[in-house]
Amino acid sequence: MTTARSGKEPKPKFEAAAPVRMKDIARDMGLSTMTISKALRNHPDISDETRKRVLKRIKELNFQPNLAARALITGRTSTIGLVVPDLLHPFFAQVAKAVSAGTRGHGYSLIITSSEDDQALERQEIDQLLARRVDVMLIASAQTTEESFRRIEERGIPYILIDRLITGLPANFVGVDDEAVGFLAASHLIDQGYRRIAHIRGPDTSTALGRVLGYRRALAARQLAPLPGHIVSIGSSGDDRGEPGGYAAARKLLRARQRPDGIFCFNDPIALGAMRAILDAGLRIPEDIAVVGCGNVLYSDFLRVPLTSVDQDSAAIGRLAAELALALVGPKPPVRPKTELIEPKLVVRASSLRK
Amino acid sequence: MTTARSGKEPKPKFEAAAPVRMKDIARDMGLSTMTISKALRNHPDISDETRKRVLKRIKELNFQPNLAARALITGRTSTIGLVVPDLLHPFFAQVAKAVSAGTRGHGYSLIITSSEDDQALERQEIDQLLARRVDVMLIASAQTTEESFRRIEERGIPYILIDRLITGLPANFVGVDDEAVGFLAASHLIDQGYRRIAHIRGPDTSTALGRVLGYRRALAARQLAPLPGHIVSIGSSGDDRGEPGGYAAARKLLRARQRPDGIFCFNDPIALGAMRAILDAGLRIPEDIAVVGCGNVLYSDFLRVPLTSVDQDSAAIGRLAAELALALVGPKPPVRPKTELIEPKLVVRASSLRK
DNA sequence: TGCCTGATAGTTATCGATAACTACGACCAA
DNA sequence: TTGGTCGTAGTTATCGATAACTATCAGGCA
Repeated sequence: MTTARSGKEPKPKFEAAAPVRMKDIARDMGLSTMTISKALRNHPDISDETRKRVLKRIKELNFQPNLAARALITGRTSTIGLVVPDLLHPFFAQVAKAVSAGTRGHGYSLIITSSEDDQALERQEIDQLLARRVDVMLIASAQTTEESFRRIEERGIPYILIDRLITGLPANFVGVDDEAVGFLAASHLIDQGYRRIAHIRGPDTSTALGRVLGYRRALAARQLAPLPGHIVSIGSSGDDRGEPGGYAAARKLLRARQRPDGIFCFNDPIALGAMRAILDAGLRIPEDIAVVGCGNVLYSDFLRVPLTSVDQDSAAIGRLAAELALALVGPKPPVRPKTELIEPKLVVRASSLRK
Repeated sequence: MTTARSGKEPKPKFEAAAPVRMKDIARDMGLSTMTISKALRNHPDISDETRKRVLKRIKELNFQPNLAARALITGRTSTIGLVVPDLLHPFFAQVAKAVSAGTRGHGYSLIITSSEDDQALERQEIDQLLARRVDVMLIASAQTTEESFRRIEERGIPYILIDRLITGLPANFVGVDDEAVGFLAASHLIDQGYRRIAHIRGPDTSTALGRVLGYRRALAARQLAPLPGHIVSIGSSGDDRGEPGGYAAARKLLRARQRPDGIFCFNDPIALGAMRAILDAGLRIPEDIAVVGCGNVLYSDFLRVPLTSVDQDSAAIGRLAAELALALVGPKPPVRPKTELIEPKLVVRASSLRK
């Protein structure tokens, strides 16, 4: 770049160089802005030779188009919004990581926000992303109603539900088969000889409901049924859902008229809390009570008692979600909502192995 | 909104409503666009009554300004870029969560990218963020040179280094006092009566160097010194840095001529690997060998042997970084680079408690 | 020769907001 | 009455790119 830039630069501010614009390159090469633009976007309306020359110069000058300007005229921002309930939760961290990896190199930036498992906050975050006109949204939602999603649809922005379904909403979905999760976990406990199998369930999301269903089905398949008080719920405030919530829930189970000899927990942090409660009560795992978690994202092998857990392959969820997202913003997006169900796998460790 | 929108709508596309624009509101209220704009941004050049009327209507119509248009004219995108080495690593996940929480409600969106601890990839991600004209960047960098940062500075974009310093770069920094980390960990082991204290160090970042320094200083303060082969390094490929790397490094230490009786590990995942190696070798923790980790972000209480760890308060790091970032994009940004050093705290658990 | 076609490059208007300036009336002092 | 100031609202140009159209020229064909 040898020619000076047009216009009057107010002050030659020390070291705060304005980025190169198409106009600059155009003047530099004796072409029109349009030609640069066409070259950059592989528009057919230009000769191969010119395109090569322009691209070479673009690389030399390290030119990057102003995405705000492009967004203004095209209406596409080249951004993807991702809403998760908690970035610290290893499951969602892994999903985020995989989505990030899956969209890398496609020219999109990922705006990641956390809802802290709070419905109102999640609606705000979704509104922010709408205001920002993301091209597609990925949401692991804490919502129980479809209202926010109607707003997204009104704007014509495609979105994908991750991990959690919203009943009555025919949306794109990538997640695990939660009924299979519950079935797998409970069946395993029965197979190991446990009979009084309890469940610490999660809050009112499709995920929790599906797992309860699978758990019940597994018991029923062996002519068993949950004993009274053997399904306990985690508090609905976000803070109770992890380890402390698991501790409290397990204590409740230990006081039940018939003490369970196996507990299937909604997720691993809850299982951790449950294990602590059991050990604190002077009981042994798995001799007195077996524990199965879900997620398999913790360092489960290193726990006091290595934890049997249902693996949801969160990396695959993130990867598939990223692929679907790119398809939705691509040239010929699928018209019908697509559902990708991952089959869960059980990873057996000491916490559920009857000797 | 009762009046029809201007211009010719090509087709009244079913349910894909274009968002409301200032122009629409202006026409609707019989005002000019400028008045709406001024009301929205609390410009003084407008009467209180008009402002209230406009804001009321804005809220009714759920108007959200087009940020791309605003960015184009103002040059500010209302976005913050965050680059971390790994979203799955609990330390960085916690930092990301805290940054997200700390910037929430200030009108900024957070673009989070992961470098996978790869220098080239990190440079790419930084370039992406530059292309996107983020207003400020937060980087936990894997770089060893200042080159990328010069590019950021050339653009006049403020940035903050998180956790890891770059030598010779007088930049804003928020992180922990790493020398104190090493000193704290090693001193604790000495206090507990251990004498042959080894260190599994991290790759060549300021963090790792600082901890080595502190570790050496603690030993020297008690007339001790690292024995030959007692400082081993984790491979530099990202994959080796976690648990598997810790396992391999610890095996090396166990084969040393003089076996260590205490190991200070660069971080918790490494400590986990080291613990596994020790237990696999038929040795006991902490009777034969004590282990101290760093990070304190795992569920350390639940491990086979609860792990003593140096707490870096990653939440505070994220919070302070967010505050500083907001200050840097604020009306009167600090001119001199600011350094915020968090004092580490030791959390003692069974893995280092000599009976 | 004259007209059409295809390939390539350029012109113009536009996206939605804001900076900078202008317009206008009310009010006050000289 | 005149001129200046203040408070409020409007006008115009602009940010950097792209969509849609136009211009130009070479070549083919009748």
